[in-house]
Amino acid sequence: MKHSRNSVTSIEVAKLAGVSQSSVSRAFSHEGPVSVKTRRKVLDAARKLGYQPNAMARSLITRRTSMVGMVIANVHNNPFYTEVLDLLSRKFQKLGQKVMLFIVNRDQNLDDILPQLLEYQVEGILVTAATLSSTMAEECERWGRPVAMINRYVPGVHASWFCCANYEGGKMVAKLLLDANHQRPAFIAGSEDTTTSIDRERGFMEILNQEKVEALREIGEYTYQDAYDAAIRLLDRKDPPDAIFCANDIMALGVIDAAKNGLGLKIPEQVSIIGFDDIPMSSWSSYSLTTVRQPIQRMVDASVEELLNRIENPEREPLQEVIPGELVIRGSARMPGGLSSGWVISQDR
Amino acid sequence: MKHSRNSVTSIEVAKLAGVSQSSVSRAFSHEGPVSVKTRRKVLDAARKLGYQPNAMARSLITRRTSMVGMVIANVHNNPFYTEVLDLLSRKFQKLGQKVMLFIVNRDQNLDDILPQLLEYQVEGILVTAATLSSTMAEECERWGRPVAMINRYVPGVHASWFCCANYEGGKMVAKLLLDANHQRPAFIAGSEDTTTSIDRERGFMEILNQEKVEALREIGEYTYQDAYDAAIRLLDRKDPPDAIFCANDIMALGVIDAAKNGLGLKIPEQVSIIGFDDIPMSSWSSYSLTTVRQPIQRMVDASVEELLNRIENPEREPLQEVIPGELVIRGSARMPGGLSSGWVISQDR
DNA sequence: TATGTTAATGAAAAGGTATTCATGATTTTG
DNA sequence: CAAAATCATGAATACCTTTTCATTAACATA
Repeated sequence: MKHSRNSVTSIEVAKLAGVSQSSVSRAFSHEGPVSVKTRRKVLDAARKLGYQPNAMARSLITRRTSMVGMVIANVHNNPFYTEVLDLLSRKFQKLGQKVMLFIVNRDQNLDDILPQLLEYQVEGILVTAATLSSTMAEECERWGRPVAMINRYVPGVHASWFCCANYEGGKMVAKLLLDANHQRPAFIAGSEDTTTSIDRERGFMEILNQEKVEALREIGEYTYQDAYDAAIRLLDRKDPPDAIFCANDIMALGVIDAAKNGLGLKIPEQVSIIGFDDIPMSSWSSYSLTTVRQPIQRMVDASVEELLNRIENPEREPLQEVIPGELVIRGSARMPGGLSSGWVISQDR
Repeated sequence: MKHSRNSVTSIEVAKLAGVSQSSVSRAFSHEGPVSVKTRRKVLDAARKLGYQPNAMARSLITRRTSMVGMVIANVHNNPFYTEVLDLLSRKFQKLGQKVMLFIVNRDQNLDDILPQLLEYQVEGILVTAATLSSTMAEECERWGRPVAMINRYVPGVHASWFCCANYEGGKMVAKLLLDANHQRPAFIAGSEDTTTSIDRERGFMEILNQEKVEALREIGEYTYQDAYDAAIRLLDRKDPPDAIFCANDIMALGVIDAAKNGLGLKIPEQVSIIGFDDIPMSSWSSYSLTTVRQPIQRMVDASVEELLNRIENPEREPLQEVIPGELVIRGSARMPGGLSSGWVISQDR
């Protein structure tokens, strides 16, 4: 037999089971009083007909959808966000939430996808690696749709966010480089308009400025190739840097390839290279990248739990948290002489 | 002002605009006759109230949801599927479909997520890198929910699928290796139960068997680390292989690292290494991996279009297609003497 | 002017469920 | 054994929209 669409309703089940439609509903929603006998009759009939409650109809009356919107950028060119996406999706699933996914460009305006999310009655919105304008965020919150962001924040906006301690991470890197006696550091920025890159650079420069050390600067738009090219420019100078800090790992890998394979330099003897994220490839033996590991699991757990929490308790004030990262020492950067000096060296995962 | 949930309905808009609720509906759905005057009144009122049609209520009456289910595995450990996910998502978006995402494990049983998809009335299901049991697939199709798969097929099942020509790809690799005079090839399989690995191996072995060449074999479960370990085992033998073909690129990268950094071998002089997929990292200078490029864009386009097509025309028979991949010659494998001999050498993208 | 067409509008129904309320059945308690 | 309490059930309603149908207004044609 061939059914057109899923047209089998609770009424048909009720008819077959010889009970009322109400009882069918009660048998499926694990609430309300149902005798074991009717429940069995209902479930039998439902199985025979292939009945499945219609979530649209349910949501109409319960005013709940168990759906959340997920907006994410940079998925294809940064493995870090791939992992975020993966963990987020699984976590939502485990907690019984359906995920409506939107993949966007980093600089894409979200004004056209927000209406879609609201139209479909998502109960909350999680934004990663993309920036929701503050008016848009306020709009969502005002309509009772909490917003949580990972690694992005809008000053003063009424929304939850969870960021890695990017500023402190930048400082850690600068200290490590100075302690190991680097004289001429450089920074390769990601995009100019992302808080992650800005904050990492700010922390980095703060320490360097304190020590009156100047730094070179390039921009890499968060891609391997851009960073590769930027590294060639830097290292081809008459006065090349002896250390390069990149706004993220994928760029650092490009820099390593540029230095090692492109220019035949020894790493870390001739140039130290440090990244940010700790993506899986950073631990591969061809790179062995020293980097700052983002607390990805904690960021994901915290943001999901916060979002669901605020969905249940709309009156609660949004939470914001800066979660520290940890330095992962591998082989791509020269180390301070007595490596005892208080550095946290993390194990590979 | 603070609204609880989005409780503003078309009725309130109608009241404010001084028209009937029907007119509000007509003004929003671009169907039906509405005078420009009422349309303007309605849109004004809607904007004032922040009205947004409720997609759940609409779907109840139109029996359309414009939602598709997307089930995908291996997203975090294989960049190839990250790219598939990205392209799929964007393509669906462009065509006005909302995506309900489920990320699963490769070997995970889909029996528990299928009911969720049906409950939410997705109009079609796209499955990638995960296997839908044939009974489940039939079930979906029988309820009028077309299924399309990428890189996976179930023999005899009534569903659409689009695969890379894995079998032919394996043959291409074997021919290339034999032409370049390799004597002792090895194959590192992915998971034993995936058609991709099986077919690639089958093609590979077919050619070798024709030429009476034996091959070593290992298993790598599709991960960098597993392949790394497998490569060490292979290359530590008294009679090590002089060529290793891996079921996918990410494993091939592990093998390269094992050979080059782990054992200090020269690539391709001492051992040739070939992968399958052509992920972005394969072109990085540390690897320069010779591989078979999957026709990812065509697979994505074809599967999405086919799925939407069958949603519109439920009576249409499902389409299945095997799309050829192309050999991408880089530096990780020794080449035949006169490289003229008819090899297709692809440009990097 | 009278009649026939067309366009715009509103009332009402339908879509599939959860939930409230009232009723009837059953059990517990004094 | 009667009264009270509990439990199970069904009828009816509400959720918010689209769509059909009938009505009215506007307009063109004879």
